[in-house]
Amino acid sequence: MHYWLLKSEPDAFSIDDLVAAPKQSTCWDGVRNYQVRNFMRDQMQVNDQAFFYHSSCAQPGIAGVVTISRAAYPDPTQFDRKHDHYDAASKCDDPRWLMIDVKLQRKFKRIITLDELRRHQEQELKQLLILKRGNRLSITPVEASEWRFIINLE
DNA sequence: GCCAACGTTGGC
DNA sequence: GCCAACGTTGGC
Repeated sequence: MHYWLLKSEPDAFSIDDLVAAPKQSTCWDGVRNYQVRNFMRDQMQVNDQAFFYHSSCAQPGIAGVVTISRAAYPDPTQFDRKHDHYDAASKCDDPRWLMIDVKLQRKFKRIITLDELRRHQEQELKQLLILKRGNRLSITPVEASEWRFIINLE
C-alpha cells in the first residue's frame, strides 16, 4: 500500500469535475514523463490512496483524496493523431505510455493550501516532494507519516 | 556520450 | 507574464 500526490490543473480538471464525473471516477491520462510512468507501472496498486492537488491556479493546494481504482494500462491518447499527447513513436504492440483510473474518496471541506504545507516544510513535511525546489512531477510518492500529518491538517 | 538549445512546469 | 528548474532532443 502506497500513498501518492496527483497534480491537476483545475482549469483542465478539478476536484469538482471529479465529484460530478460518472461514478466519481476518471482515467488519469496524458502522463508523458518516464519517471511518473514508472511509478504507475512499478509501484501503484489498486486501493492505494492519493491526494488530489490543484496546481497552476489561484490557490494551489490539496483538494481531496482519491483511491487508485485500476492499475496501470495503456493510455489510448498516445495513439490518437489528433490528440495533444499523441506520440508517433509509440507502438500499439508496445505502448510507451500508461494511465491509471482513480475514484473520488473525499473532497476536503477546504483546500489545504501550498502555503500551509510550506509552514511545516522544516518539520513534519521535510520529505514532501511537492515542496522541493524544481519538482515538476505530476505524480509523486508520499510517506505514510506525512500522509497522516496532512490528513490531520484538515 | 557530451552538452547547448529548447520546451514545459508551476509558483509568484 | 516572468523566470527558475528540469527533462528531452539532437548535433557533434
